[in-house]
Amino acid sequence: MSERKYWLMKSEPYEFSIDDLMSRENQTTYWEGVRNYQARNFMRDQMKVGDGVLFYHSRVNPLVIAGTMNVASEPYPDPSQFDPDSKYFDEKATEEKPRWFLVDVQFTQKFEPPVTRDTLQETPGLEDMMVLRKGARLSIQPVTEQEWNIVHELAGVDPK
DNA sequence: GCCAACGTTGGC
DNA sequence: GCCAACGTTGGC
Repeated sequence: MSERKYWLMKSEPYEFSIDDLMSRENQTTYWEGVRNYQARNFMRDQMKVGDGVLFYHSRVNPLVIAGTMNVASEPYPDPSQFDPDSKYFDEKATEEKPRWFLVDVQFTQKFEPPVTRDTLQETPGLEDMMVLRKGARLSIQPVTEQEWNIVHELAGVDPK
């Protein structure tokens, strides 16, 4: 019985938002397009089914945590790396030696209203949150259980 | 839309 | 294997 871990995953909502996730079949999607090794390694090596994920909307105003998801699959190769028509195509990746991995994620809850970055920044206990650090570009980040709980308090809902 | 910070690439 | 050049990210 392994301990549940917590994560934050970023998406530009005009590309893929929490509403898009909610409208998918089973409210589940594959988190395609990660092309950063550190972020890939988190998905490939550390994520477990059932882990909690904060859904962060980046490059938009206001910047928010829009809600939460659960890791819903084991890691597997990102199909888009093999697809020449995909913007995520990687000519150096092969089916035998895939370079990029992903997991499925399933919608858990939407924060109404969402928790803004401004709120996160002024909340005690979140000082070390990676997403708040200047220049933090990593699109998948670990979150502590304490941070997970505080964010849910700010959202006014119970953690699930 | 700008641009600083960051990650990756590739010549040497 | 260093590091300059380049491309990308993401807050503002």
